[in-house]
Amino acid sequence: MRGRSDVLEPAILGLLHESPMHGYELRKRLNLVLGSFRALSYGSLYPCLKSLVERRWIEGTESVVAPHTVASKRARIVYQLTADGKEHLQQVLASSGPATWEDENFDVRFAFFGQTDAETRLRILEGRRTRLTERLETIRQSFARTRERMDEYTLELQRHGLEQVEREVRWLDGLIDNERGLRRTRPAGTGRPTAADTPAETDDVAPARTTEKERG
Amino acid sequence: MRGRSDVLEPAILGLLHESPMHGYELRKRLNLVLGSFRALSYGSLYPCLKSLVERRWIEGTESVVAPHTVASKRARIVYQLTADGKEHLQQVLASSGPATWEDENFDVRFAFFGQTDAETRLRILEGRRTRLTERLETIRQSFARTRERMDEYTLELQRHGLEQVEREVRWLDGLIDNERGLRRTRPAGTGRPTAADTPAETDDVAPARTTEKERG
DNA sequence: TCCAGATGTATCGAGTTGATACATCGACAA
DNA sequence: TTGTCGATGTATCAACTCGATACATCTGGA
Repeated sequence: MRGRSDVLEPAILGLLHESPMHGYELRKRLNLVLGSFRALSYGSLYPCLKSLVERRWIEGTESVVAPHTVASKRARIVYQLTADGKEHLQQVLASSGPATWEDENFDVRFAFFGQTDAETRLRILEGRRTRLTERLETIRQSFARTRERMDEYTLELQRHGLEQVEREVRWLDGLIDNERGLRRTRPAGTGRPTAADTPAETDDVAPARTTEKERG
Repeated sequence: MRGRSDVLEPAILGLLHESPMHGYELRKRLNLVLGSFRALSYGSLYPCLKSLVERRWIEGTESVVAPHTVASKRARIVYQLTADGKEHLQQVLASSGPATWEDENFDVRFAFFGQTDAETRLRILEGRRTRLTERLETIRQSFARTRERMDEYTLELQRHGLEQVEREVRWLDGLIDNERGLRRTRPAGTGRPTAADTPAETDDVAPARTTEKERG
């Protein structure tokens, strides 16, 4: 149960917390929410549902949808959180460790910020920022080291990649600013967390560190 | 040999065309060139090398590196393109079909634009642009359709995703402009393909179409 | 001299993908 | 009525990929 399931699991629990659903719809909603970032196939969805049922975090109810003819019964399994599942979800939503600011997990966690408390939101955003800043440093170094030996297109590709990460950091800056503002001056849930126009020098933000794993 | 190997294969051939290399270095170079976009593990590299050898596109030479002690011999297998391999590579580099402008393949193709002729470069860039434009349309639609039912964070995530794709399109616009300019007015290989400051309305650019596969 | 860390080849289990099978439902036309 | 088409729905499989790791040698520095 390694790998992507660390993403899938919270996503499923999070969606089911909003309302019970069956597999097909779960898939649609997930691809809607995370669509631009990642896809979800049945091959991972159904095994994951199965395993969640086994661990008693969700339970499936065979529900028969009323068709227009009387005799036919169309099986669809509607899943919902159990008490244990709700508790587990709360635990997951409260976590803000290094794992939460990795590429694979961050998006999902962010998508469910609505169910996450302000403290945790801020910690995750700041952790993510640190993570990206580290990557930036790595990229910049290998960029400087090899700029001579590269042809123009490889160079352009790297420049473009660098820019994307830089932009991502600025996006986070805006969100962090907004979270801080929310907490200090406004009643919760007001302003939209749009990236601010002033990038705001927040280089002091540097919680826990993860070490960059071989990327050059 | 489906999936990522469609990426790996051309990448390996492209690198080996520049100079013979052994596995470890191939991996380093690949992660250097494509580092910000994707990673490469041994678990995929070595099987791919093996399969390339079997198809006679590359051949590995057991080379013993002179160590400072006399007795020890350190095995390292240096791979290089065969004549068949070179031919195949040329064929791959000349292709510009729908597959080349998908997410998984585009970066690699772009990284080897230096070995690709101007016509093909332009076709790939334009195809990629069309591809992204289609995706933009899909995202915008599901965005408009569901904007009411979403909480602010999910919305922000989608807005951010949309923006990234939009930016990608503008990047391509700059590159396309540059390619056209190169071909028309400048001797080949001069100007840097930096994204132009004027996005340049090139909406007429619309070669062949691929249909979007379920994303809502 | 010895050790930690880089270099180097190689494999494995666990998990994921994309395709596909199978079946029902709703709508629309002949 | 019947036929067919595309969406809805659950489920599985072979092929493939990842991350970790094993094993060994080389290099630089304390």
